Amino acid sequence: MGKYEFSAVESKWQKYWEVNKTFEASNKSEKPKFYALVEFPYPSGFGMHVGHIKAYSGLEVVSRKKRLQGYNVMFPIGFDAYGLPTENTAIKTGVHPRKVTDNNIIKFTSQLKRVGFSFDWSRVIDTTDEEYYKWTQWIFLKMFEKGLVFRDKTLVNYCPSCKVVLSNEDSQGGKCDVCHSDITHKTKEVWYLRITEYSDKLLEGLKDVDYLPNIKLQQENWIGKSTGAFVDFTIKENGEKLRIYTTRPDTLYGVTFMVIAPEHPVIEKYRDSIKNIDELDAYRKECSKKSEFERTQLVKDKTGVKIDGFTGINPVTGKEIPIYISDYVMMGYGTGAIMAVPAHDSRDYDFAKKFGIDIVQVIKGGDISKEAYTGDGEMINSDVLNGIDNKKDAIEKMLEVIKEKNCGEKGIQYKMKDWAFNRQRYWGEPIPIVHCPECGIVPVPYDELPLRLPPVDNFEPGSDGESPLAKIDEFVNCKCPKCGHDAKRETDTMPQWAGSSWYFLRYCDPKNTKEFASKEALEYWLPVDWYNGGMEHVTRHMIYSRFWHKFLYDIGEVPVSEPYAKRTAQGLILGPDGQKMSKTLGNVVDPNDVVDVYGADVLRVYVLFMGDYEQSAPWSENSVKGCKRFLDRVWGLQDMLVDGDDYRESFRSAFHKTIKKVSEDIDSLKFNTAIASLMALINDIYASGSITRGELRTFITLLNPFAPHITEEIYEQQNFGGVLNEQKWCEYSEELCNDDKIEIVVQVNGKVKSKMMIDTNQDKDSVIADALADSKIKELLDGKNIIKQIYVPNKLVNFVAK
RNA sequence: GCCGAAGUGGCGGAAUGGCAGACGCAGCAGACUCAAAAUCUGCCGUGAGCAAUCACGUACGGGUUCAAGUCCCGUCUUCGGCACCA
Repeated sequence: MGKYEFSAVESKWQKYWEVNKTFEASNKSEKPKFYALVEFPYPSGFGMHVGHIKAYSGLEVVSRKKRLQGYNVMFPIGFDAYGLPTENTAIKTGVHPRKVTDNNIIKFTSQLKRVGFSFDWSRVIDTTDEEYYKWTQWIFLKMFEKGLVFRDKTLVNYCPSCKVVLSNEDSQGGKCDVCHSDITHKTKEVWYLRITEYSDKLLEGLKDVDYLPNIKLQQENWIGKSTGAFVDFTIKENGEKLRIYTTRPDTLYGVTFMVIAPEHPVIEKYRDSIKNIDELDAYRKECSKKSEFERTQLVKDKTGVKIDGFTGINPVTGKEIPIYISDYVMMGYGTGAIMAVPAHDSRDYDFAKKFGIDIVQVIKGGDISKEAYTGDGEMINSDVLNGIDNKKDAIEKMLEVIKEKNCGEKGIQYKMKDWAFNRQRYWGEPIPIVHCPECGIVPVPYDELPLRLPPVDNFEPGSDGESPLAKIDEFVNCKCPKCGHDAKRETDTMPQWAGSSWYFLRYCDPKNTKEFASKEALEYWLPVDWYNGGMEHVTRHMIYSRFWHKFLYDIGEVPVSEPYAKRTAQGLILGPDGQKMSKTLGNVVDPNDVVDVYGADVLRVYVLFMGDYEQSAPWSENSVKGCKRFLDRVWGLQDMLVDGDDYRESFRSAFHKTIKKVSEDIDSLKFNTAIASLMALINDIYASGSITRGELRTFITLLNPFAPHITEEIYEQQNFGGVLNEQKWCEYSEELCNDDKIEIVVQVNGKVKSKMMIDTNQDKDSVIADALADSKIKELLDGKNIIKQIYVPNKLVNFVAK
């Protein structure tokens, strides 16, 4: 065998797979189905980096193995192409976003094909294709029909740099998800999707799916369910009921003041009777100017103003207490009003200390002269609750009291907020809504979909946060679909997450022009058997798409309630410097460069071998060379071939063990140890100097999912018959994984002192006898008492001696 | 602050409570070569020793066990998520 010419071989097989439609999945098959899904890329102008390759390589290997195991595998790919970066490129270069997107998709496609991924290219989708976004709009209208779409004028997250309103999911940590600028707040009327209606379903659904534990936990925390009580306090001066939410109704006797959010409507309602209204207004104005960042920086330093003219009455104790406004209470959670229990809540404690308010302890424990006590303990100073010694019982008792007094009830709250569903930008799906002066908000009729994005030359957003579409009269001016009156179109577009919220459904039937996918296709493929992607999408795309899917399930459009049966996440590839790869740091590795120099198989093996698939690890060019060496040695196996379709005696257990190891490791994402076991095996083969044809065939079959090109080529060169990707995965027998003889260790007092060969499954007594006969052990035990003998079959013998 | 994950050679990382460091990289020595690259062989946690070997060693301090990287308690550090969520 000559040198392995990876470049020619790789393009040869890639062409073969393309011509023969090798990886196109059929919607009808005798075989069991397997739907493997990876997050489709956003086609940016920078092309892919090796992180994308790692993200796809995991399920790529799983898919190839599943096919060999006789499954009808669908492993699709597509492009999530609407979004700001493309639009910004268009603004900068003057090239239309359609053109930019098309170019980027061509670039991404060629990169993906060069790596030899077994994607089903007949199912490619592009979210900006009108045959696709037609259905994105269709689902939106279905939601509108069911009352899940609404407009509201409230305080929204706003990115001053991107000039768009952002959802809560898009502004995590107070930073814009796209450009990382600080978020500000402003009052604006925008579209919302009522995702909170699905809070409980999204939480409950997690019980039935196989997601990594940390993924479930992050979603649970994001949804943020808490149970507690709503309690109506009264404002003495005007009799107004002021409703609060608390998770600690057991501490109701410790309430010494109340706090309401600066935006609470009760202030406007009674502003004439508030004596220090000027002071309140000044404080409220100051709060609205603070950025998210400033607010979080000032956590310890509480600010606020006492409302002069309001006195709160505790409905349970009848006690009169002051009411403050402070920005540590937010309008967006609970009722925007709280009962403050400084003895047992650290925020209330800080506030009380600063404003000199009484602190009344109602739970025994801690030292409330120093800090709030948030632990459990016996109730004190609490009338009927006194003596109860745990939180759970105390809460129960208080809920009864509240019920008796008819001043509130048990309540549930979620941290998740409704989804601000809008972008004041051009490159997105137009929202199919018409504003009619007669009829109000009117949906575009289904048969008029898609509502096309008009071709324009100027995509600059307006400085006042207006969408570029607002400037296009032909688009804006229309007739009301209901009454025919002159009307205006909605000019906001959908956020970037819209198209990706249902793309996995379209893959099932991507060319359908009548439905987003046929019932038969959905019935056949759903749910996605295994979905892999990034951790950064767990509280964004994953939440959104589960919501859309559950909605479609509720209206009978999809057959299963959860879209993804299993979800895993890969770790990042860091730059060679150990930093996160980024253009500004200049440490981005382009997969094309690696393929040029080492070949696609090397790249594929390396990204999976570099470490634990779920952990981040830095790129190392030297380690890439190690993988290259490995594959060259695989090629070299052909020079040491001997006849024989079976495993040789001396290698039988090694092969069975390796088949078992590789099979199990692929299924549990442990690609690094799967490859390591193949490396260990090849080392042994080289040491022996020869390999049988049968052994070679097994070896290249096991390696095929990782390195499909070189293994196909060897398979062909050796005339094994047919092509490797149509063969069967290797079988192993548990029994044959064991050698006849096995080495065990002999310990004295827990320390290894000797090793010996025994027959596999040799009986206990004879093993111990052999161990005692060992000259070294004999010497060590001489003159000592054996107190205990421990025997672990096929592992060790341990003598405890004095 | 709360929640979660993790701390193992020079590096990436292996180890159902049972030989710590598999596999790979880097390094050192040798072979081949006029030479280099490539390739091949050997060594490669620390300390002592010519050696066989011995002692120590999985962030730190305790504990359980015949046996602990692995289990329990406490401490520290790093990373990730949430963050005034009442």
